Amino acid sequence: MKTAFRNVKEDIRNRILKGVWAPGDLLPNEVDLAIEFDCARATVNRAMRELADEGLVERKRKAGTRVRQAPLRQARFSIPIVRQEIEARGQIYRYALVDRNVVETPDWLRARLGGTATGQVLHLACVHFGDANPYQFEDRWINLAALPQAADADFNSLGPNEWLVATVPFSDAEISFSATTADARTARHLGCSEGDALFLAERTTWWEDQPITHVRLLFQRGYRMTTRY
Amino acid sequence: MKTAFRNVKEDIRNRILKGVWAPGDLLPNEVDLAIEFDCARATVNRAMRELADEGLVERKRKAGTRVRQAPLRQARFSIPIVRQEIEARGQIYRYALVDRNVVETPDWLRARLGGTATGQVLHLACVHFGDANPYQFEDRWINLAALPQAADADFNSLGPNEWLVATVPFSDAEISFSATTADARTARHLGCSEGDALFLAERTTWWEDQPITHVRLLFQRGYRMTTRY
DNA sequence: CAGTGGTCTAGACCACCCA
DNA sequence: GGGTGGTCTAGACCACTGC
Repeated sequence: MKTAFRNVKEDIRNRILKGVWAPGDLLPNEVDLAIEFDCARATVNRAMRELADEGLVERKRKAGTRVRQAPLRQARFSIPIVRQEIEARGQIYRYALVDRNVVETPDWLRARLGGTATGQVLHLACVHFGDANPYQFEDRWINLAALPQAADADFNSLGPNEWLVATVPFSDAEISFSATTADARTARHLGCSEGDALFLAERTTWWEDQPITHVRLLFQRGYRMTTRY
Repeated sequence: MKTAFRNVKEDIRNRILKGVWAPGDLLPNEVDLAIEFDCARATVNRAMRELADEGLVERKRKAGTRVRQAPLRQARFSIPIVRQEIEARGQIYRYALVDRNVVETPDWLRARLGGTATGQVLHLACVHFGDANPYQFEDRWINLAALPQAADADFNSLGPNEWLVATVPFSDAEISFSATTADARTARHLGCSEGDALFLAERTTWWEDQPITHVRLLFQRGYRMTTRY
């Protein structure tokens, strides 16, 4: 019972959840709701806009506001930042660089980066530990055409992710999650068996249409990404 | 270049991305920004509030608005709804129930449901096809104490998810993603090999603290969940 | 065309919380 | 205490789009 728009929002949400307004039903328009709740239309608008953002209702000009058929179509996930994840578990974070070389952009990576990628990329492989246990294996490629200074950076003490965050902004990113099988190299670094099912996160970032970096993050067996909504 | 608050928002976002305002910097207050952009304070407020929602800035009363150290901490994912996913791929959706029985709630499930679960659950196993290819294997448990009518429902033609959506609302849900290995039964239903790495989504839903259902969704090999932000 | 949501304004009061 | 963001209002004009 604090702010007006929250009250309106909760009230309407409850009516939908309790079935007063069923999926597909048309809700009263903003003016009528404002009268009912004895508030300004802007207040109703704010409440309804947030409900629409959350996916509970669907709004169209002239057509009005309707309860969605399938409520809640999306959820927010926090993007994993490995150091914070490990420290949040009460473990000591440790990082190790295990490989570093400069190569011509492989074709599959060129396709991922969007075709505009040009020459060489810096390839880094590293392991993130929680206490003494390997937690995540990271395969990263950095576009040297966009970030030539990466060639001179020392990634032995500072992880590539933290270096990148401190060095370059990004305007666009794509992230995807999937399951994959541990190959021999990954199994060795993570201390698991070849063939184990691993959770894989891949992320590509751009700065004004120029590809910056692509990374494959392989999580230790049993990793779960969870959210409540 | 359409609405005022979008212009303000984009302008401020660009200044942050270009480094005019660096992480940790204090931004001008809303009144000053309103003067600069020649608009009402409410317009600036709307723009800033959305930037805060997106995680680009951090706002505190009296302290003002600051650029976040680690920009973009979360992304939104659409919750997979299997029929829509398959039809979006231009394939024909088909569903098959492969198993159905009533059992005492197993301990692991009781733990997942929150301890308040009581007696029996309806266990369903089904496969979702895209054209003729198995796309997803679903293992579902429905709390019969909360939904006794599920025992009489015919899940041969209508999938449990669609039945549930049409029958009962929910107020709370937890979803988690991980990787797992295909067991013999799953491999048989999905037409893959035992031991293949599969993407697993698990979801539990509650209605006013009463557990409704828990489901394990195993996706065909190669499934990827992607988002851009 | 006309109803609905989308946005904007100018002003106001308030809650919070740093100094 | 006082500055900042958080919210609310009453009214207005506009854009979209179903009818």
